[in-house]
Amino acid sequence: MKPISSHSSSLSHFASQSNQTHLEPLISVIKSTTQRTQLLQIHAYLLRTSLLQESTFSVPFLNRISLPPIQNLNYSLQIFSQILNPNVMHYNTMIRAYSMSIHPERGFYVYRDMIRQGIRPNPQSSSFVTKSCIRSSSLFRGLQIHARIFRDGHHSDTLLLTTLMDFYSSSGNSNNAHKVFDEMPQRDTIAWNVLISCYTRNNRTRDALHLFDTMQSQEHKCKPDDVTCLLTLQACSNLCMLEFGERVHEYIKHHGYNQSLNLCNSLVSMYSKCGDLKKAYEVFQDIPNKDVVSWTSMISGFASSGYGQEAINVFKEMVKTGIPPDEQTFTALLSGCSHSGLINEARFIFDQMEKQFNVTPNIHHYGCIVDLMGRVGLLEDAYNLIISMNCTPDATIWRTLLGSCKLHSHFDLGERVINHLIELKGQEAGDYILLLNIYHSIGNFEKVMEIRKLMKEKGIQTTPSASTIEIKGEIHEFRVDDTLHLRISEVYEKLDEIEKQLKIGGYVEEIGGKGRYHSEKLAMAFGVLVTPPRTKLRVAKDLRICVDCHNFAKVFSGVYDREVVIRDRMRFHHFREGRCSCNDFW
DNA sequence: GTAGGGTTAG
Repeated sequence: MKPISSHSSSLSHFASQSNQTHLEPLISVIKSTTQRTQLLQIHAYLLRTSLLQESTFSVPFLNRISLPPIQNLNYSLQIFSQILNPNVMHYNTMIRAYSMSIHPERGFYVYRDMIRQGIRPNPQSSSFVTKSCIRSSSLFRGLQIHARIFRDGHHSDTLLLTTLMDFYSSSGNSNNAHKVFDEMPQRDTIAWNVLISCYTRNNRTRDALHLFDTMQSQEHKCKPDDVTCLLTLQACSNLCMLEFGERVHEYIKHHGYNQSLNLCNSLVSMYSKCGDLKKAYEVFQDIPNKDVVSWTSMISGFASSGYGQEAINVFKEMVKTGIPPDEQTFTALLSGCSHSGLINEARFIFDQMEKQFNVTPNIHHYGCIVDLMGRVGLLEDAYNLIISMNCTPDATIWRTLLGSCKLHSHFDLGERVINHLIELKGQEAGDYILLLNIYHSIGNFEKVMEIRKLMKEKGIQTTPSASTIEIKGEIHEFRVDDTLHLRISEVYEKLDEIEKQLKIGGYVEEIGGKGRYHSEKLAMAFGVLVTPPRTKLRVAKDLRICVDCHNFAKVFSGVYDREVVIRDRMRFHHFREGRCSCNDFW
């Protein structure tokens, strides 16, 4: 027998009281305690006095043991089975507990059982069971629940409908999420937030951004909160919309949300991802209580722009401050090394991360090292490293190596790598294009034709790459040899003029591949057309920038005396005075 | 008289 703790005296105090009103302190003890021994004592007491059959006690008790920090589902089930006539609240507690556990689908079973027992679910039951469907990604069950919600007449419960929206959002059905939203009798900020989050998750970023203004309009009069700002900043980052991001920053300052650490961190990330590192660093420095996310965001910001040494310096400062780096910190740091070609630094960090910081290398860390080895031509070593990893290689890491094969025109290894990709069923159009380019560069046109044929057979479509530029808060999109933009003829005229100027300035056009007018050149020409001289141009491109456009941008930044930031699929290129931050080390 | 609920940064 365990010695009786000091709490038991207070328990015997309860026991001596027969009047219910004196039992109220017991409920507050149940709600607040996290001590196992104390809970066991209360359990024994509730059993002895039959108070366990009173839901006033058993519901908070069940909640206490089934939610964090205790979260003992077996214990919950034991208590649940000791309750002779469980009511809807008991069931709800169990559904919620399961929906948060590692067996979320069991929440649905409890819900079904409850209906079989003849107990009518209330909106909360439906809300919890919907969560369990989200967590277990059970599309069909979720649809069943939706149907039942109508049958039960719960179709005007804002909270329940918000959860339902989240269900459609996480199962990739943004149209249905919107439908539920439209049919809600009233919508609060959280409902708007869920819709915004739904759009950002399902690649409808522009729709998401639009909602930030729509919700504030005369018609809806709904005020964005800190979460809205967070989600909106994410959307700005994705679309590279700096001006919009700045507007959200103003809103944040105006509403006093700049005390929120996660908002500050998001701001650092947004400014980094929009290519404004100066602003990112400013916000970063002003954060009083920087956490691991703040530091990592800043490191990642420098890293993705090719300022590897700055990333390392920030990391050193972080260590000095005593904030322990985690997996993602090292991903950012090592990717910084790989973008800047700091192979020795990367090796040292890779070696130290486990020894000094107790972080085991994961596939992303290996990926950076593979990338670095590949760049300097250690292709076989990189291949062997992938094979020897303690985790299974994914499509991304093979694609990294494929990129290096292209760089060094190594078709033999390239073929081996693409076979690994095919094995993983992860091959994309871009992978074949890479392989195709490898053969093209060594002049093996037979193979080029063969791959083209193969792609046709497999029905692999190539989508033309697009570049976007933000002008006065609006996004302008261009594709290769664009014909769709409203002012396209002016843009072509301007581009021809720019090319003439640049050729005088030393730019030599490299003709290769198809498409005379790459989308990034068009976006830049448009930028020149509509902005005053010396305005910084910021272009976002969905694929990687090619050598020719890179040269073009470099010479352009010198001849036209404009800073240019181009974000491609992998990283940022900051062009200034005829040079690029990547120092031609892609 | 009444136990509980939806969105969230690197």
